[in-house]
Amino acid sequence: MSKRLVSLKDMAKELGVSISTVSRALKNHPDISPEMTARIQQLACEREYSPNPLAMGLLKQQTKMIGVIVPDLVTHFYSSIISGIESIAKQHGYYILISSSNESFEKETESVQNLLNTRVEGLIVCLSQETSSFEHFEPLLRNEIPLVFFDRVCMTDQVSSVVANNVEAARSITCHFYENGCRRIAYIAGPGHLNISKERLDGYWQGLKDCGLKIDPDLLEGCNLSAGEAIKATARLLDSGAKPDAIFGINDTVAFAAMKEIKRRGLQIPDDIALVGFTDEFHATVVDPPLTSITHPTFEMGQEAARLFFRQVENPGAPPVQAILKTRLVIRKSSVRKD
Amino acid sequence: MSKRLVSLKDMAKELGVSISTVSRALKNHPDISPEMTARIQQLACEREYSPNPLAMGLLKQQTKMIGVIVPDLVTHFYSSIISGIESIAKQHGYYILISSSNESFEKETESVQNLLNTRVEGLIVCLSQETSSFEHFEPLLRNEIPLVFFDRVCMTDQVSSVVANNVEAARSITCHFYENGCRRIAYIAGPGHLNISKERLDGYWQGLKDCGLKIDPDLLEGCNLSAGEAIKATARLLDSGAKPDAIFGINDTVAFAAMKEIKRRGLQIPDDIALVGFTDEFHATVVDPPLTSITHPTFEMGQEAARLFFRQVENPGAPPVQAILKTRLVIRKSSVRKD
DNA sequence: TTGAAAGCGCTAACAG
DNA sequence: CTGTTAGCGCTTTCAA
Repeated sequence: MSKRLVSLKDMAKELGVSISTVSRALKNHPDISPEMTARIQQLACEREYSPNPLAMGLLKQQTKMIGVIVPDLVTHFYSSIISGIESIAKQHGYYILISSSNESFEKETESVQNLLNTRVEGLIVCLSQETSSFEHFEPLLRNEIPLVFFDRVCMTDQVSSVVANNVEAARSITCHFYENGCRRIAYIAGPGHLNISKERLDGYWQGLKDCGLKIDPDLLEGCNLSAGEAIKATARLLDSGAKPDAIFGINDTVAFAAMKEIKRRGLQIPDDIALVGFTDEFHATVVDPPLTSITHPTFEMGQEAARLFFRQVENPGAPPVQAILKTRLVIRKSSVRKD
Repeated sequence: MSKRLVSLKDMAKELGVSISTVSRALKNHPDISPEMTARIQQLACEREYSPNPLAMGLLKQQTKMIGVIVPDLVTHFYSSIISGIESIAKQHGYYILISSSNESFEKETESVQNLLNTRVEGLIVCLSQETSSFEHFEPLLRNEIPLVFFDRVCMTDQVSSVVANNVEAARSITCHFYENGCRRIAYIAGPGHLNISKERLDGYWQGLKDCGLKIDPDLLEGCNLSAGEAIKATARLLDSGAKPDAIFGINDTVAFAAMKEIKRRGLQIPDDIALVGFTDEFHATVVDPPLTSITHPTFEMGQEAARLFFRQVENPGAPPVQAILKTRLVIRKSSVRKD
């Protein structure tokens, strides 16, 4: 194990003064004589003293740590959000402890427990796709432990959250398809209990209505947000008699999986099937054809979540709020037909 | 702020016994009578007691935290490695504290400082691309604080590390190009001080030699690993008189940037320019044409780094080792010419 | 079988 | 101006 770093006690002994004198001198307390202060600060500098956060945490009952739970760590969407959270956390002198639920309810529950046991000061969470009951967050509410949800949220009447303007975004996608000549617009949704799934479905329906199109249940498919399932959902759409000429995928994974399956069948994007995703900037430009999509402001989503978190830290009684972030429909080749 | 969780003291008072009795009962210490033990454990369960890691940490001088520094958080490569680290850390009951250097030497130095100040028990690090001096790691060496490097490494005679078999991998790429009829094989390298850059350059040269090709300095370009610079490097290659018919990009970012630039110019991949990257599984299949590449076992790289870390924790005096992970050349369309 | 006390590193109220 | 003391939550001798 590593050698112990220098402590106040060590320095006090070395200088033949008391611990509290050293402590005060390091904070430039006016009570301490300038000479004493100088001597102590000099020594601290030489010895590379840095206060022990464990001791401070124990004393002040705060760890300066935020627990962050995400469905996975390996997609750009979440890592970018985490970056956003971190940037704000750092400004406040906080660290983040990241935990991945791997889209599993059980692991999410475990993570909540573990992080609380670690004495993080609160949690910033995106629900796993399996999560449809929320008792594991009750202890946080009961004890007024700061909690913020982002993207996939719940209990918004009690907990602050950050989401995209899902309804409007999905509506605009549908209309965009229509304007490009598509009439049989399909939607591949996610688990029905997730807000993102419900809201985007709502927007999809509104869009159909706005464009004077009928709702055709055959054009609605669901999947569990894994690439494999998304491919199957796409296959079902293409195999059924539904004959879609456009597909809107609920998120990154689904959109890319759909693209793969469409291409595998030798169908042309956008001419046979137009495709739009719901994703963030990075991926969409790499694929071919470049993917039209709703781009999430992911970094900002993370920042906003962190800001709401600190709002609660600083203002414990504050009522929950929901921040709705504007998204942007970025039109690329996957949805634009030549004529 | 959140209400305090229950402490041993609280429970001791409630039961009218001493703190040490409670402490012992919870550990099933044989000294405590079975009835007492049962009563105490029952109460602990009801009150959802969990030991305060700050107190434990202070007492035992260990935080059960590992600091991890990566060049960025938003690429699949690093997030996947982090997942690997986390999986092993979890098994040991450790948490990881992640810090991103954003490829900046200054931020890396800062992160080392900050993490040490947080009293992590050690560091697992991938150097930023700017890092060419290493004094900021000296304090770790001096104090025998566990340290492991991965991918971009340094001081391998003093510090354990995990790397890919860069030389052999790069050699095999070059030969693969040759077998596909390419004769003017270019390499876009990274900063010369990075081991990954040097080793892959070595392998590239070895491959040229093995195939009986001459080294042509015009076919060697460098960049700083950012997408923008990589595009410029590609442009220089294509604009110069070098006339490459194959490009090997040192990593993900570079390979994708090269692909973009090649396509932008209306050149065909692989027929005009064959392309191979050095990346991990995920991205390569999404792009078009699918990218031939050396796939890193990223998750395993993280796991191995963590294992080496715990080797040091458990065995402080152990000499440094280097784990060299096998990579795999996965051949896809971007490098295979029809005839 | 249980309790008292010291100590991990630090702050702050209280003395001197 | 500086020192003493108590206490944050816990483990671990040492006493009883």
